Amino acid sequence: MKESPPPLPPEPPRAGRATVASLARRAGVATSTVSRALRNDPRISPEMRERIAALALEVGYTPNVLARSLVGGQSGLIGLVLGPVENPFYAELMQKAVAQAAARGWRLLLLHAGPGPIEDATAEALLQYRVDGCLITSAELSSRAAAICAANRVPLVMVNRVAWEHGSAVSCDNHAAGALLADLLLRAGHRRLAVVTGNARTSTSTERAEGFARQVAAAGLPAPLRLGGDNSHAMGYRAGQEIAAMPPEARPDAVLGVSDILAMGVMDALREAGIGVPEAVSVVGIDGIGAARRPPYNLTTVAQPLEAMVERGLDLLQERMQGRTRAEEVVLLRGTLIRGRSVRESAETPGSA
Amino acid sequence: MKESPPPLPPEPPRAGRATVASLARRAGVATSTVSRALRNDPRISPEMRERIAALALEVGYTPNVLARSLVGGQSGLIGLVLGPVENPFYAELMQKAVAQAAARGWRLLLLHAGPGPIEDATAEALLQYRVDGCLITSAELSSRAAAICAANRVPLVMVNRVAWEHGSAVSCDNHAAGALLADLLLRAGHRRLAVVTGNARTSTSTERAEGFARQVAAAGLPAPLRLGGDNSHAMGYRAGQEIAAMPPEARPDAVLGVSDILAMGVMDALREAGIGVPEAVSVVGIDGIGAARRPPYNLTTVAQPLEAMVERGLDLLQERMQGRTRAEEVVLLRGTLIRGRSVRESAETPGSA
DNA sequence: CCTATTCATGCAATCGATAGCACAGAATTA
DNA sequence: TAATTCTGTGCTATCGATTGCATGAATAGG
Repeated sequence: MKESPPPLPPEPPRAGRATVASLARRAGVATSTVSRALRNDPRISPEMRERIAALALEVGYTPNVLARSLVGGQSGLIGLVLGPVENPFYAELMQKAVAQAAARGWRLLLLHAGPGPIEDATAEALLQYRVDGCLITSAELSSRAAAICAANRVPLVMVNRVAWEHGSAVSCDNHAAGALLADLLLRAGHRRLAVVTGNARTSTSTERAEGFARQVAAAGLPAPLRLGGDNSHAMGYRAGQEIAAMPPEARPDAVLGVSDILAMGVMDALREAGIGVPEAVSVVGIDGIGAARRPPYNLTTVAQPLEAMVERGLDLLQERMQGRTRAEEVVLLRGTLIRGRSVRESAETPGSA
Repeated sequence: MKESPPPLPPEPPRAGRATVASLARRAGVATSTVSRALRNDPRISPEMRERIAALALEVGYTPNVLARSLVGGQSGLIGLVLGPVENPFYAELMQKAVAQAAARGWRLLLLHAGPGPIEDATAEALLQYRVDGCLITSAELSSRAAAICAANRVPLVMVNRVAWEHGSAVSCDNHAAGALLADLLLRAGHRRLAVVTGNARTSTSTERAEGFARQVAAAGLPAPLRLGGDNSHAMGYRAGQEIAAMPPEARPDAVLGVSDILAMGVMDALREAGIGVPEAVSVVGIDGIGAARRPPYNLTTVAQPLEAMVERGLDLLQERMQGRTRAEEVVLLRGTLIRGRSVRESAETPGSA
């Protein structure tokens, strides 16, 4: 029977966190043994494994991931670049991303959140912390981070935005969503359509508007009135005011806000001007944020499959992190129509997909 | 004139990212020289410094912060624990936190976002990544992370929440905010008051309600009707419905939602029931989120000084990270009254603070 | 009873950056 | 010209964890 390590070197100076070395000293074994024991290496005897595990628990040992990543080459960090969180969509996306990343054993390094371009220092952090991959959801302005990723072979995936140059992407089928809503409105009997767009340089905005417009054109109707130019509630509100100010006979009877917050802004302005939604004007959006589903709005919209988008996004990252593939790909997921009460119910014919 | 380094060892195997070692090889100097040159050590000659800087730029060298932190003991990471982002308040807070942290050269490690308790694995990441400090804003449930921080001497600061046990905190003076609004409503001539509370276990909710109630009591009025119990729009909406269902003569004529989303929910329900806000019932909130300032709501509220709260929070962290102090402290900042149009304008007497 | 294996563990190098100390050669002073 | 002080760099250990290889003991095979 061995006694507990007899001399027990008087626990050298620094009283910081426990390390493999300090554990090894207390156990009277080599650091490599401790390391292997903690990682359940089959070569370590069960007794030793247990003894070390108990010791680790006792002193509250936690591995230093930073040190580990020096050897392993993987930091376990994913860089996250978020758009302006005034739009709840980004907040919801973030929440999903944190949860799903954690489930895969990754942590998110929050590089940027909000409008405005990414500062150089921030973009550099992406490299300094050796992130294993990068998730970009900012509507625009991501180019800088994207370029840096590409130049340094950091796997990059954009969510809710399709890249112009480098990087893979996961997005909702925006074109289809726009078309779907146009269809819905046309069936409800609407003939004078309008679309309120977001930032013209973002794929989301342009594609949605285009899908909408194409369907309207296909129906032989004049091109929808175009308003907007910025993805915010304020912009939608202004557009709504413009619409409200038009003479009733020329006024659109249905409006697509290419994002839910835009649509909400439009609704707010119209109602404030005494124009009923959906009685006088129907309003629809795209995104499916929680706020738009709430009582005063109850917006008819195409919800993005957020959970799935994040999942596929992380899948893409993972594949690229493992070097399985380098080819860039774009994944489009179909959104889900949510019928609220912001569209007039009239001549709409059910059925027929 | 010196030629470019003559032999130039044929750039050994691995073609990964540049390191001090690879730079040193190409420059034909020692790694320590490279390190010092890049950190502008005065002992390095200007020519050498320039030569190395140029080389670093050429090969796109970026220091490996993970490796540096091994030596330096500082990771430059701040753990961030966020509450449910359904409440835009948290999203706004996060946005400020990212920006301000970056300005101080710190990066945020997003540990948790959303409702629900922090998973063990998440909390452990806090230690594994050797965060220099931790910022917690989750209304409740933070206890786990807080305990871990305390046990491991990780500086911890809670923002918008006052701790029960360990950790320092920065918060708005919730009591004062509640009292201020009670005062405002009383002056406006309201006599039948109600308060819709959030989670009873959160300091924010209880303190605000208490400040409100105390002021009401001081005016010699009966205690305000209490509703709520959960900090969400849905809860506010339900409370609003309850209020709307009361017989007019017994119905409160003014309601405080202890948070803006609660107040928004109340407004939505009341208006939907045909009860005008502020004509029939006044509604006020606390937080000052952007959404509540928008047209349909235009909520009268006490805005939390978000920017300042984050700043003071980071200050507290910094002091503790530098070991300047260990004492726990609570900082209260006064909120700002924002007058919207959700309060009836009547007998309100101006002046007098 | 002696030589192959297998098993459990130790040794030492490694990842990338930093910092203390050593050491040439130049500049200064005696 | 010799002694001394700077200057600018190099050498090497260090941070914490991992891993290939070596080593000693126990076991199996002949």
